[in-house]
Amino acid sequence: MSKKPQESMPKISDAEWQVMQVLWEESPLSAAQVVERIANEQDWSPRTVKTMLGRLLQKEALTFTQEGNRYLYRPAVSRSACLRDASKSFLSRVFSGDTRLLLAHLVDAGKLSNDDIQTLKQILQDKESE
Amino acid sequence: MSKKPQESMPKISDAEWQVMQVLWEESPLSAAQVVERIANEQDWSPRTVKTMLGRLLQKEALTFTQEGNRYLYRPAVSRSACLRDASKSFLSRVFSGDTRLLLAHLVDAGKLSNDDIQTLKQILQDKESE
DNA sequence: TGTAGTAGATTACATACGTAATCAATCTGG
DNA sequence: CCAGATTGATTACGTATGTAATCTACTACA
Repeated sequence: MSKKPQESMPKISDAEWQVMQVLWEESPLSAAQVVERIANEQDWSPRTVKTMLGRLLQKEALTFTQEGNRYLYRPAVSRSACLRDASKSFLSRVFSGDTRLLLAHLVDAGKLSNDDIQTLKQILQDKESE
Repeated sequence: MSKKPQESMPKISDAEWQVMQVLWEESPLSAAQVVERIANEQDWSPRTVKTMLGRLLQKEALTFTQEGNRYLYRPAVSRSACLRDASKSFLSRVFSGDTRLLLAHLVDAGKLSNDDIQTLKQILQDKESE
């Protein structure tokens, strides 16, 4: 039940996140399928998506299994680990690692709807009675 | 009392954030003073800090007033605007813009101490009775 | 069976970034 | 008054990134 070391998270760039999101959502997928899914969100050339896939393989953020002449891609790093990692570096970069500062900012900047606030209170309630 | 358009936030890189943080903390400062403050946190060559200052001027994230042969630097963009901007792009990049997802993650990933949770509940309480 | 389309691999290329070093002008201590 | 220190400006340079195009091998239809 211990957290896997996960060696060292590969650094995933902005554009690459898009691709990872797709594959965390559903995998394995062929390149063509990823291109298709991406098309809903971004206006990238299929070439560009291929490049991303290639780079993510290099970074070992993805793995593949060959199926005929094409690859089926799937995440090699968990979404939650990446979220953790990204949140941590964002927090330390922008909010000097102060989580409360971030939360205060979110609330303050009106990022939270009333619904969000209710949800959050619920989350906290649950958390409190861990 | 309307929020200034702030044209378009300059994109501030990781390393540049360090410099901005210093100047938001205290300004105006000479390059030497910034170097000094930075030294507490990072182990950068003074040259590197100068480069950052130069780039931030170009990006118009900083302004300066000349004082003798040196510049006194000061932020040209507000910290809160940059926080807003950075939070927004982080949220959309990593959490698909879903604030609640981020919050759930923060709480869940144990980023919040009990104190944090108390503080947060307080913040929410206050917010609720706006 | 040959030719066009497709897949992955390799190459391209401008800009950003991290990390400085060098240069020209200026200030300052002796 | 001059030499060294200091300042901002310019240049450097390898890697990352966004955004593709080209090359090569293979597959699938006519």
